[in-house]
Amino acid sequence: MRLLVIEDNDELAGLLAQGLRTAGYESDRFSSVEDARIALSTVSYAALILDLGLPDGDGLDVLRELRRRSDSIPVILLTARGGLDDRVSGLKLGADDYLVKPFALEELLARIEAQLRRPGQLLGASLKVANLSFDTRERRCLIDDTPQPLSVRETTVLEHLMRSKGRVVSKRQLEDSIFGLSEDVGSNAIEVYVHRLRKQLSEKGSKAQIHTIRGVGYLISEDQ
Amino acid sequence: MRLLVIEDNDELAGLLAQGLRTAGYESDRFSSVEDARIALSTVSYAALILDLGLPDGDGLDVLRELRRRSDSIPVILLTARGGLDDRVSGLKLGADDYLVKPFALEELLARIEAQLRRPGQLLGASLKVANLSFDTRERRCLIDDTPQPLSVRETTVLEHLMRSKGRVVSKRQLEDSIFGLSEDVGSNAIEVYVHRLRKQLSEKGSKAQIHTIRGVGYLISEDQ
DNA sequence: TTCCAACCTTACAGCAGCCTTACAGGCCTC
DNA sequence: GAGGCCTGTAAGGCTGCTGTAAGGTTGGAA
Repeated sequence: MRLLVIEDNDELAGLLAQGLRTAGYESDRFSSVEDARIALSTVSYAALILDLGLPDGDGLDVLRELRRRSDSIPVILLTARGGLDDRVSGLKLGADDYLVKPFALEELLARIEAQLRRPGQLLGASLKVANLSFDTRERRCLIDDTPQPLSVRETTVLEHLMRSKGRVVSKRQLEDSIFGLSEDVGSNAIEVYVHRLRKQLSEKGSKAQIHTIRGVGYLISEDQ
Repeated sequence: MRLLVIEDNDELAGLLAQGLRTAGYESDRFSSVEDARIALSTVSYAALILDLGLPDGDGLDVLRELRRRSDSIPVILLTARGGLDDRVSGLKLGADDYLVKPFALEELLARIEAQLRRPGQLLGASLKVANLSFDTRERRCLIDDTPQPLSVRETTVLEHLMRSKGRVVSKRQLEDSIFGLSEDVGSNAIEVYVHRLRKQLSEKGSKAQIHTIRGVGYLISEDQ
């Protein structure tokens, strides 16, 4: 699950990146309104963490644009102490929550989780395909209710497929969810991950299968 | 178990630190509202001991903020004789107990223990994984009901893992619970403690095992 | 059938994360 | 002060993950 962090303070951004990663989120971080726009229009993020005091413009403009085009991505604002006006206008414009600096990393994580748990959002009950299930809270895979060890990449791919149960996921989408904008992929990495994941799952007795839809992408479903 | 002490009198603070340490608690101490905020937002403490007469603001504000964000950390107020109003407003704001200065160290310890023993708090029945159990009251580890000598650090790590039985504990969380804010860790200390703990446990016939979840943290569970 | 693109499979090097060991300093006890 | 234990640091080794590349296989179009 990939989050977008817009924050111009390098130190804070570093801490956030680390904390988010430990909590199992991947993130891209940019420090300007301009980059935020580009990122949002390129990759599909699970949530946006938006600092309001940016050098090249008003973060609220980003929020306003998102909502104008009916993008309901959860947005959590970071505001400096006392920026009451910002908070109020932020919430009016459709922000979902806000935190006043300084804040506890754990609190941010709790707020993110709360947002992702909203109906239609990304954290919820466990996803299930045949005897394979994925616990979105703990971010782990279970076969017949036994937890299975998977690498970080394998877990990410599986999560994406399970969230899109019944729909085809393109290779491009998988690339975006794994690498975001930060890195390039110059290889068949996704194919390799899918291969490794298939191997793990079949070795461990999963009855769910990852099908290839040639020219389109991958699809997870029960057997056959 | 780590406590946060907010007290601006150096002498008293020194005595408290010493007394708490002797009683088996670790503590961080700060002397201003500002530092209190930062500490609370960075580390997860078992309880807060809060003096109300601080130089840079009202300690009650700290308490108010905690409760507003539904943080139920036990808070024990220290008030000067006659500060009746403070006590009343403190309790109204959600403080759990208070002591009037001067007070006996032993009384403070008793109050702390009482708070930690509340349902849902940190002192309680023993935690058990296979033939390994941890008595949170006495703060010691038992294998097949035989007490085992462990060093302070080893005990802290084990306690944290046992309290999070079934969940993964990140290295970062372990660092926070051991070092708090007072020290830095510039090494692989946690890895070393885990290693020492594993050695102790296996030598003494524990059937509980500490598993490594690469890139995530550690997890204690039965065997396998 | 032939050919090409898409995908699968395997192998491998680099690397980060973790384990293990050794050691020096601090503290406590005797 | 001698000895012992605990603590934190450092260094080196090991393991498994990751991304890349290369070659094989499959499916579909012409």
